[in-house]
Amino acid sequence: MAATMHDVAKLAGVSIKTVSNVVNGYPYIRESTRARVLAAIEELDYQVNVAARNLRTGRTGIIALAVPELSLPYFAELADSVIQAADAQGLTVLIEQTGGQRERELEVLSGARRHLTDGLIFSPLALGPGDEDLLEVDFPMVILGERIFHSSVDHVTMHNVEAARAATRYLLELGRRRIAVVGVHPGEVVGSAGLRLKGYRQAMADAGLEVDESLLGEAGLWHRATGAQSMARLLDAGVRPDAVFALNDAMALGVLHELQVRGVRIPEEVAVIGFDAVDEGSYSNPSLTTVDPGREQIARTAVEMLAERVAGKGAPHEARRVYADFSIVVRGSTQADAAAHGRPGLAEGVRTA
Amino acid sequence: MAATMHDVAKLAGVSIKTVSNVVNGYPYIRESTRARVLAAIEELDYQVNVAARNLRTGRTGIIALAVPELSLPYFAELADSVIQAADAQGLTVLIEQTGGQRERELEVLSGARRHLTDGLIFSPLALGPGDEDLLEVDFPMVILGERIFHSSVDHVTMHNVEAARAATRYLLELGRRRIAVVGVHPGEVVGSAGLRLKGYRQAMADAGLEVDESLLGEAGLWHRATGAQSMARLLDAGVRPDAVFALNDAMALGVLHELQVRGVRIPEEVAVIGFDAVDEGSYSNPSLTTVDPGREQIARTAVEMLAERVAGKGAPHEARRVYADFSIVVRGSTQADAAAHGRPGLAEGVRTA
DNA sequence: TTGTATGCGTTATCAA
DNA sequence: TTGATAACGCATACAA
Repeated sequence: MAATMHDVAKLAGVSIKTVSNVVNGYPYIRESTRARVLAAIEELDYQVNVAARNLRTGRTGIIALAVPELSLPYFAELADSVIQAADAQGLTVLIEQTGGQRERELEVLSGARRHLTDGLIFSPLALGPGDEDLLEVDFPMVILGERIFHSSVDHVTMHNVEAARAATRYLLELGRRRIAVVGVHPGEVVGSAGLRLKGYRQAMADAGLEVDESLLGEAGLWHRATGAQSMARLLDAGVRPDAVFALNDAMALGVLHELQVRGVRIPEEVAVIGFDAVDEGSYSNPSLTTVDPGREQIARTAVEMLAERVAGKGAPHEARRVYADFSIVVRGSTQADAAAHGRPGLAEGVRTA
Repeated sequence: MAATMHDVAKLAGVSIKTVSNVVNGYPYIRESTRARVLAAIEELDYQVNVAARNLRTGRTGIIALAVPELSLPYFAELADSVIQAADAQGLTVLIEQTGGQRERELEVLSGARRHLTDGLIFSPLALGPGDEDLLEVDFPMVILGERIFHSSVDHVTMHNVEAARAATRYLLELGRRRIAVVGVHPGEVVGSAGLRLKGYRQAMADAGLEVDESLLGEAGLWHRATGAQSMARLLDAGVRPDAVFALNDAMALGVLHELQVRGVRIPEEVAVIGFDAVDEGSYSNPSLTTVDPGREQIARTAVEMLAERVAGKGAPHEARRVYADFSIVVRGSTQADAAAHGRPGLAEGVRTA
């Protein structure tokens, strides 16, 4: 059916190797030869057979991106950024949804699909401390986040502790004192939940304030629904915060919703801040103050690091750890006037780390 | 480095063919032989080389999904559903972002990446009438939406006209008369914009009402920002609607935002309905009444149809056209009491088509 | 029920 | 600057 290099070679009256050279931009080819080959390619509508090339070179040009789920806006936007960054490097992205399930995360590391790809950008949720050995993989990998560290694997992460501390400090500066936290994972130390809570505690300590543990609301999965539920439980338990730090934007939006259903005025009675800076937050009502963790930068850095690893296959460099910059985006959920001036994006205040 | 079938065969003391048979589940193998082979596979930690298999079989087990962009929640959720449906069929999904650009959409149809995949689920935005010939492709494809029709290609679409008509009728039944539309593409006939506007016009005609053209707000890309802008333009032009039909949820959320920035009460002064039923809409404030176009069903159907085509390669069946069911999800942006009872999802009304 | 031999379409090695 | 030829790892006639 489709034309092969052979066909092109025959038509152009050259050897198959010459066709290959032309296709791959090998420089030492007589202009007339190249022209003849290109004409033949054009005429036969020839396209390289990627499968054959893959077999021969051992590379596929595909990288995998493993995230919990695309229906969470943060990961959808992350995937968007990763795909664009990969495009810039001539790479294609295969997205794996793990659902945050341990089994599926393990499959990503060792499953058959692994062989379809040259490398992996992995955002784990279930794997954690104790699983370091599983990261001893023999293919290029970059890990997103701080759940697991292993000396031989590259990491790209955000300043979770610092950013959460800044977010909390910001609320304190607004005069808020009873700051609830939504999305806590009790006992966790290494994940986003643990680190962000740590930042919160630090900021409270910095201000000389005691942490009221009844203000900490649990939520396993960080969805809109769980944020709303966690907020509801706190309120039902009689807790009366004057601010809420939701550990991600999805939950923050759920919190906004729950508070408003109950007639609580935001930000007058309760100020709300989220984490992630998803686009959705600039259009909520009120618009959502949040921490911008540098998603773009994270995606770009991860892809570039991975591409380097893929290219330099053999060479075992030292593993690197990169932290993206963060900033606080002030909007209506913490300062009424920040949203009053018109369209979002215009009146927003940005406080850089 | 990695073990091959050869290695396994040698270790198990059988031929390479036998190993292949075991791996591919060929039934006529003596139990003892199979056991020996499996043991060898285990010992060598053998995994098939997908590239080689692809080359040999001409199949990759990958299907492509081409959408405008993942950061639009509808497409992120669609991708989520498609990936899950594909998993169920043992297929992997490669996502292409076209950005709605004609050039990139063409690339999806003919680019080199095409050869990485067995088929394509394509949601075009730029391609349209006049491009039918481009759909004369020689690989399995399923098209989402109604922008282009071609007799030889499968389509999975939603009841755009009918659903839009039902949405408008619903607003009319609420007693609204000056219903603005946001997201209009002037002159368009075949795309979602054209079809949904058509449904609107039909409903107005059904009710014996004249359409006030000044109520139609344009918006090229259907983002939150463009929805807000379109609404702002209408209001700035002095238009005073008592309801807004935003042609998708993203714009509806922008509309909600813009109205609230201007102090308009929803739904008392202006009722708002969207289209898509993205998760985000159940947590906005007020929660968003919308049309559920049957995303799950669309994804599942598309994957199944594509899988059939891929399997039945040669056999040229008749092209099919499938319409998903729709329903109207009533929430707070049109009926104040729909959102008042507590958590979203509980008090929602659902009107089925 | 199992083995042998051939080729899928490329790229890489080497020689010319 | 170009050509002949050998892999890459697997699946599949065909034979046994």
